[in-house]
Amino acid sequence: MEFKDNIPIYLQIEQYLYQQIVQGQLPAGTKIPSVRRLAVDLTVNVNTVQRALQQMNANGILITKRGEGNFVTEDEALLAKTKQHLLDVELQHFTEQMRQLGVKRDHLVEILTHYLEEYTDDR
Amino acid sequence: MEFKDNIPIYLQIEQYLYQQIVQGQLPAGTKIPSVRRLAVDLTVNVNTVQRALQQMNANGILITKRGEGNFVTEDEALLAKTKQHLLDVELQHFTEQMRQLGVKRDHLVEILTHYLEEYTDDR
DNA sequence: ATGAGTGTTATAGTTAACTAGTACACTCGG
DNA sequence: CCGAGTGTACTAGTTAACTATAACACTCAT
Repeated sequence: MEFKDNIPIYLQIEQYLYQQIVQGQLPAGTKIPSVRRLAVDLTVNVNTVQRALQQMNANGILITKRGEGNFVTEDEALLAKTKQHLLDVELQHFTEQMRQLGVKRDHLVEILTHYLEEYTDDR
Repeated sequence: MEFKDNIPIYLQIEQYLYQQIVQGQLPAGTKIPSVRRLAVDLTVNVNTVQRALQQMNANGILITKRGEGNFVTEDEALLAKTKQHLLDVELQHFTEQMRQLGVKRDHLVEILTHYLEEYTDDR
């Protein structure tokens, strides 16, 4: 995994895990890879992984069982709420950025549609 | 001006200036505030302002006249291209993030529309 | 020429992010 | 019980971002 510069790695790891979870690659109740495993896979230090997990743990999205590992919560309501929150954050960020670039709300959908048409390709 | 944590100040300043320019608050050819003025206004060090300007200068969007100040380029084509680029960056980032959250392209417009309706308020 | 206003550069110090390495504590299957 | 696998914690060191401060160089109006 390559990381963008200018944004802390531990936040990118956190985001990566959130994505894995809301997308279902890491379903509710599953054990996520160990911190050492993640550290190797992400070519990152154990401490950095740990830091990424702390926030998620505090949020209740991850349950830590000492000596066993970290598990995705089985609280489906929390998972749904989390996903919605992640979507809202992106939507809020996007609309705010576009506003600051001088795009009126009325034009937002139009611009997005146009963009999507223009880049019909992969991604 | 308040800065977000977790993202370098000089980048936020750069972004701020880009926005001022593409929105027309800083029209083509105008002199932007001096580095010392900006440093005070943004409650930031001169060096940090300097760093923010360097990239914009390299991009040709700002013209530096030693002893006089920094001026917005008069190259309208470059300005237009820059604005389009900023929009594209946001659009690309948004669609990519939504994709990673499991949102299909077909649903993107729908979700955005729904979001805009839900938050009819200010901002 | 001088002074005010400008960009430029350099030094030194602080802090947050990250790494490397080590050690400790817990759980579970054998 | 023991060893492998796990999370946790601590120390030490590096680097990038940022600050504070100062000095230098240029331009222009007076």
